[in-house]
Amino acid sequence: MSEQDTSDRDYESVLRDAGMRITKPRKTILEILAEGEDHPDALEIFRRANARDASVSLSTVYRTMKALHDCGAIHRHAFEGGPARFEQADAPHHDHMIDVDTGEIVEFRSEKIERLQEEIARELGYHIVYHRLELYGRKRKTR
Amino acid sequence: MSEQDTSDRDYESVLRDAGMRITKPRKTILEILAEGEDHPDALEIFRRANARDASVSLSTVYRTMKALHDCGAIHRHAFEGGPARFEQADAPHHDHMIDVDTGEIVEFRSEKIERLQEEIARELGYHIVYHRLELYGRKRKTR
DNA sequence: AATGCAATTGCAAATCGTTTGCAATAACTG
DNA sequence: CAGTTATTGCAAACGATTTGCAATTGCATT
Ligand SMILES: [Mn+2]
Ligand SMILES: [Mn+2]
Ligand SMILES: [Zn+2]
Ligand SMILES: [Zn+2]
Repeated sequence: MSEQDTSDRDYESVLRDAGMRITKPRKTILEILAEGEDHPDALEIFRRANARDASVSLSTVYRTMKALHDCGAIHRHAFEGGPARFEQADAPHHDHMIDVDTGEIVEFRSEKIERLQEEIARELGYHIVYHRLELYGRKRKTR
Repeated sequence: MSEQDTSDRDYESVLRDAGMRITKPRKTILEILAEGEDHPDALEIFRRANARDASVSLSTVYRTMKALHDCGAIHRHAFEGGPARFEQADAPHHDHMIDVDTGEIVEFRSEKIERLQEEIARELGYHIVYHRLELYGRKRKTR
């Protein structure tokens, strides 16, 4: 009966529209994705889901993430090193800066860069389907 | 006795400076990297190396790639989907556009984007250690 | 509410790319 | 050339993810 509900509904209709069933494990996973502010990996999603419904398995997490990705409901990021991380696709597009020391992820968006990318692609005779821009950095000491 | 020789020597001194021995398998692999114009993965490097020296193993390819990467002599790219691909680090920096249909890789470089990245990092209070910019696109039909 | 069937599940085993332990071998040093 | 030590090939281990399968569930129908 709150905003949470709205998000869940959204996700559920995405699944339903794709002809998929709304099962208990999926509901739980969707709940977690809807409220998540971070970029959890499959194992972390599994942990959080499992805390609410002990029957959810890691396989189902993977399968659900794949289904949601195919539906375009989530983004899958393969940052350097670690396992794939996920986030909702409903937020406006942004890219990521990863702190190489702490692993912290900062989101940013540059209209200029987005535009330049399109321009470059056009010059090369392509149109962009999707892209990946990741900045791996370290906190600036010298201010 | 040709330009080839020069490239090989370079690689070898990189290894030597890092206190590594110049072995037959390494020589073969370095030869291949020096003349390669593309972005081969470990298995492809193994195939090419193996054609010249049947004793080279895949493990050694992986180990050599790791050593060269640690020395900063090569770049390792983990493009969407496939295995890691390698290329020499001696060429000037560039980013990649990947044709989602054919897998073809086109190199490009945008001074503007490079500059903007630095700018963004600074605004976020970071300095860039390295970055990854990959455009996944499709050949433009409409010219 | 009971029925039937296809979609979904958990589990274990398989997969892929990559790394590693180990005993045998080859590079370098003197 | 001999001694020390890095490097090798092999096979087995690895981490992340996917898959086969038989049991369970969601859901459209009565
Ligand atoms: Mn994000
Ligand atoms: Mn390149
Ligand atoms: Zn972007
Ligand atoms: Zn760049």
